[in-house]
Amino acid sequence: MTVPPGRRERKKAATRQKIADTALRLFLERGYDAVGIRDVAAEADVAVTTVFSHFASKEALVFEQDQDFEQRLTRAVTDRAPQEPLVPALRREILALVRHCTADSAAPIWHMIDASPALREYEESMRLRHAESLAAAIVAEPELSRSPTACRTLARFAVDAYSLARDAADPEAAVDEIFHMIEAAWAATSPAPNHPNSPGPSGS
Amino acid sequence: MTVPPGRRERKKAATRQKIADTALRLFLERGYDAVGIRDVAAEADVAVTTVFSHFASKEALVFEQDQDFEQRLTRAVTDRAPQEPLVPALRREILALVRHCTADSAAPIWHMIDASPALREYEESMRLRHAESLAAAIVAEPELSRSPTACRTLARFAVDAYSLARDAADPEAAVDEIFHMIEAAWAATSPAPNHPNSPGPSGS
DNA sequence: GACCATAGCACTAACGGTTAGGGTTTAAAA
DNA sequence: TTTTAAACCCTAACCGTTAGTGCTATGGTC
Repeated sequence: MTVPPGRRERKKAATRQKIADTALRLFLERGYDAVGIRDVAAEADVAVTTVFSHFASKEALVFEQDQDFEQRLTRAVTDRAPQEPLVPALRREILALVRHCTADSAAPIWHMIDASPALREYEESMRLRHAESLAAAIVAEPELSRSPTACRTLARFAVDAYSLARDAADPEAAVDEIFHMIEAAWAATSPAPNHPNSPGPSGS
Repeated sequence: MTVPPGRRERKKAATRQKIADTALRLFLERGYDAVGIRDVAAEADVAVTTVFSHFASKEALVFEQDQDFEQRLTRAVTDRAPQEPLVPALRREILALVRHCTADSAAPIWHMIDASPALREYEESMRLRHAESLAAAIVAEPELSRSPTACRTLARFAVDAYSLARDAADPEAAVDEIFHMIEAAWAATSPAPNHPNSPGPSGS
């Protein structure tokens, strides 16, 4: 990881990128359902099996930056300034993600996703995975001392906020409104009794 | 619907039931992934196309009572006692659903679902549909006068409570804990300004 | 009772995503 | 150099799902 990447890894990354680019281009040109995996493979000049060695499924070709999303969420929790309350940090990150996804440049892709049940379902499933990662990050925060259930609930609510806001008429206002509810929900949780070193709701 | 069902409809219902029973039996005997649609069709003595004329997908064979769930949720909202606050009514219904799904008799089925990614994904997708139905029911409640975003958020949170509680170590305690958070979130929403006949948060 | 429209079901064949099996090249390690 | 194994290719298939077509029996109509 620390050495300059060898030719092999560069070639592999190039192949992966070529497949992803080709797939997205074809999908946007002809429509997701009208393009088969065999078309993508032929156009990218690779074998079908190579496509599936880089991407777990046809849907995964569309959500290439999956890991980015997940890392941004967990880092918003783990890398926030010391003593910064948890929920506002989450709110900031979710707002940035919503802005990113509702930008004009992303419109064609999201239009395509909305048009395909398979892609919508895949994205839902992705969100749940992200919520679980986020929940793990929140549970691991030492100074919060909330119950695991409360932490998992917060994670789920935060990811819901992203999803609900994206579908709302005014996404940014929706983020405000939903996080107002989440703040109240989190404030209603009480610190677990086995961490008596937190005199108040310091983590809110 | 009010007349005694004719022979035709009885036969159709019988075929459907036979397919569902056969499928569930085979799935539990050999495992969901080890049983193909062609196996189910052969064992139920029908054609493959007949299976798909009764059920939209292989996964749908497992979640036969889909509509029950959806109706119970929306009715918990629409059929609650007059003046009864919304959130406790939801809490009661979710608790009942969680009890129903965590009962010992349902254990084998849920074990099978947990073992199959396809089934888990299908159930997630089903939950979102239910959340949308529930949201529609809540938005339609006349005396609430909350913003559509707040209503949709409440619906999503309630369905999350079901999902999170089912996975928790103590499901019933989790329902309590999560609905405590939901109560606070809902209380933090303010009635919409265009319904001045609600002096306080009467719908909480 | 004869007649027709249609719902329900069967059969074949195929489509499209996905995977197994087995072989070839080539970067990298020994 | 020699060896190893990762990346890739090809073929053939599996499986869920659907289209096309046609048969049969049921329910309503004259």
